[in-house]
Amino acid sequence: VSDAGREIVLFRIQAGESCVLTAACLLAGQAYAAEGIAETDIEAVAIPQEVFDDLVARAPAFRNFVFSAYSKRMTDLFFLIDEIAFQRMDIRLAQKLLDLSQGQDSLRITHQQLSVELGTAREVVSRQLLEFQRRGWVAQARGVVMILDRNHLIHLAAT
Amino acid sequence: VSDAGREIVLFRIQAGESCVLTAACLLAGQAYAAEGIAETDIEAVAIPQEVFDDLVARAPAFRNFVFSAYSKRMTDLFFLIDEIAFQRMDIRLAQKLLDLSQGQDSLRITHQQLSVELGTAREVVSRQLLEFQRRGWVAQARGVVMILDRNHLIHLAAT
DNA sequence: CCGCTTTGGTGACTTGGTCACAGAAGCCGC
DNA sequence: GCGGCTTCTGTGACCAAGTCACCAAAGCGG
Repeated sequence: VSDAGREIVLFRIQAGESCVLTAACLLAGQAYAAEGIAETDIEAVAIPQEVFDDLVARAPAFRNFVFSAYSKRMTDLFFLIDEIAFQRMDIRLAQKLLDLSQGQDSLRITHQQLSVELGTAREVVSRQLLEFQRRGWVAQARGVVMILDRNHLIHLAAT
Repeated sequence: VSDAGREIVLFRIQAGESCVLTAACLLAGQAYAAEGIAETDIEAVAIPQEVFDDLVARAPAFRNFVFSAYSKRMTDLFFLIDEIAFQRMDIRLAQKLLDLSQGQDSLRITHQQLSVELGTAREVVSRQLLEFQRRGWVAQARGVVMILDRNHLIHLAAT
């Protein structure tokens, strides 16, 4: 969340993954002003620092898991920076729609939520979706985006 | 470096710091398309993976160093994302000038280099610097920016 | 059915990025 | 010292994105 109230999604954590971040920041004593949101019901495991230290020291598999998690997160952030800094909004929106739809033709999401996904303003998303709609690529209802022409979206996303 | 050739500086490594990145990406087998540039003469130490593993397992101090490095890098990237996504260019430029000048009144840097620091276009930097010049905050010569009114820059940067 | 909240649409305007080009300042070999 | 190159900076036109201030429509709760 920015000072002005705008937001951006930094990354998602899936089942079996680790939010190395908390551990990292605790270890280094750094504060970061991001918030975590559980989008589904979750079951999480918190590891005390001593146990973490012990596991890192003694279990190569755990060590590898931790470093892989860090690395994945880091490269994801690089990718995100590239997108924010250099990619056009229409392309990023098309990618995000395809990504979130998971192959489904209908996607329950508001313009506001999409704007947070992309770190842009709601109006920008509204305008881009209208343009997609004019081209017949998507249809909209309140809180729903329907993908009518996946191929054209894929083509744009690949630009 | 983006597909279109635009660039952005992700972070700097100072003496005594670690570029955990290489290690991380090797460990996780992830490729990332970033380049490292030595801005000064440097002496670097490359650690074979076995030695790294061994040190992480046996030396708590080394382990702490590594995790701190990761954490620092990660929070830095968060900060960078916040800046790119949400901050105005004039403010970021003022901050960068103050940051790079290190208290000196004269700074040897081209507009092109500044644009890479900020991940923007050269023209944008040129225009902003002209505006700063019109306000009497800086003076320019070929490849040089002179800071005339540090206080106003600091005031803008703090906005 | 009536208000209230959420969501989406829109126009005017500012800022930032792109493109195309021109002029000025250094550099290099002669 | 003098041309010819390259690098650096300035500029105008235009497009894309973000901001601001609204309004209208859709749902929701009593």
